[in-house]
Amino acid sequence: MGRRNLGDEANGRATLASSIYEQIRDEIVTGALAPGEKLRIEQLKQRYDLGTSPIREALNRLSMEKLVVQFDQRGFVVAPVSQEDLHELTDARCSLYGILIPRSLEQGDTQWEENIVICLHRLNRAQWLVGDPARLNPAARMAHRDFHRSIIAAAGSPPLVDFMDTLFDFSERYRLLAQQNREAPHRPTSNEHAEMADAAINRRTNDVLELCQTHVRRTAALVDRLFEEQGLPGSNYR
Amino acid sequence: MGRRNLGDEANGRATLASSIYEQIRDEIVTGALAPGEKLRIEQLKQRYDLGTSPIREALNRLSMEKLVVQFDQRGFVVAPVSQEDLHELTDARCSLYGILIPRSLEQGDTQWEENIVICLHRLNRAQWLVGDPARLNPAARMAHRDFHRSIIAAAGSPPLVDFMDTLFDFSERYRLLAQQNREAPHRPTSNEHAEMADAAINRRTNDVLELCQTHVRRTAALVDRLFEEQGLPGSNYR
DNA sequence: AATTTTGAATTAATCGATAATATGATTCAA
DNA sequence: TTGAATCATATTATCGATTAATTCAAAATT
Repeated sequence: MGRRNLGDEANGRATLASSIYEQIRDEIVTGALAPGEKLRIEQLKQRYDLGTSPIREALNRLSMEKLVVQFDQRGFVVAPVSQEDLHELTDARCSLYGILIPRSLEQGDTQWEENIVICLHRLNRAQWLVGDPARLNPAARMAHRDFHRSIIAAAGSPPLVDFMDTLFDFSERYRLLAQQNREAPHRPTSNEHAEMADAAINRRTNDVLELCQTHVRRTAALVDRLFEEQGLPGSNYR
Repeated sequence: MGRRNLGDEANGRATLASSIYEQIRDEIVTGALAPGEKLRIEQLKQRYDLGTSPIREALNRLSMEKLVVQFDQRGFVVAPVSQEDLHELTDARCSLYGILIPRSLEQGDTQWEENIVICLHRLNRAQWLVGDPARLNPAARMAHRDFHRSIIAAAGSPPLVDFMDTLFDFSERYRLLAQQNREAPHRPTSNEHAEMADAAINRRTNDVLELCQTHVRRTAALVDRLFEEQGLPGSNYR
């Protein structure tokens, strides 16, 4: 609580605004910041030992991403969650898979195949390194996302592929929120990923589509059930 | 040029950041701010008679929207354009129509139908009020967007419908950029819109899909040709 | 000539303070 | 009691100044 700048992580030299953006984003996605929670500027300033500007810039970015809701003159709030929203999200992802998977398998070349293999390997390693793949370890979460992206990467439609990435993070948020209060976190069977990779590389379009959509829908159903049992997180904010 | 605050436009009471966000966004979409143009904070401060905060917040928002590109420590630039980008954009829109139109026509109820009729009417009126529908008059541009959204509004997938809206604005930007140096701007034949509305309300799914995709592709091709002839705007920025 | 170094000028990022607005409790009137 | 009005407090939004980083050109070096 007295250091300064640091910056330059993956990037050459990040601004404080970019660093804090990443951090807050991560805390929202992992549920460290609860849905509906008020984000008071003064509080955040103290918590992260920063001035107003970088924090407000970060929150402005997050509000465009819909991870934060901004009310003019009344500040910022962590985006709420709802079962309806989860459903719409799931639905959108499945629809987009319907477009992107056939295209990607059709256009994918050798490099695309090899990238899938690498991403699968990294995902498995990451899972091996720490107990739970996606919950605690940020690197593992990234590996998970990279793997899913690698499948559709050859679809050649950056707008849609990027959008899928966004939706992935949103789903991830729901997953992590749901299992937050749980002992045994839901662990994606590595088997399932291996099957996806295999089916993709061997151009079994229908199988890949089926696997991905099922994967997405099953996880969503699980989350939905947990919410049903435990109630929605963040219902305790005004 | 010494007024202050004003704020509250459409909204109850907007912040300066929100107002300037809207304004800069509009200037980028209409081409008043050219692709690749450097957005110097100091310059913008003077131009709009504002302090740093609202302007930086606006630019941070725009960078998440990809209308502006941010380089950490090196400021902001109006997002560049390219024929490749236009093509990807067009492609993505057509794909999404493939999902959204069938769904919307299937689920659309009476209210949905009536909304289409109203949007069509407003679009026609807006065109009648000023010479060119979409180029100069912001209200007409909005009417145009509203009409296109009204067709797919009943698809029931807010993430995808919102995303379509974003893509619409991007296409609009290309269209406006291309005709910027032109005497006779491309005017969407109001006929075409009437046909769309009719086909949608009468649930002729294939016709609507065909009309929308053709509409999008034809405009894109036109823009593409103009770029080919005139060169890409914004090639004169470093 | 090409590259590196240096340093002034420019520009970006950030801070701390102020102004504007909202919130919530309290009083007052009905 | 209810509801409006008032005021004190908390919070947000904005500004102006400071600090940090980049750029660019001139000088020095190879």
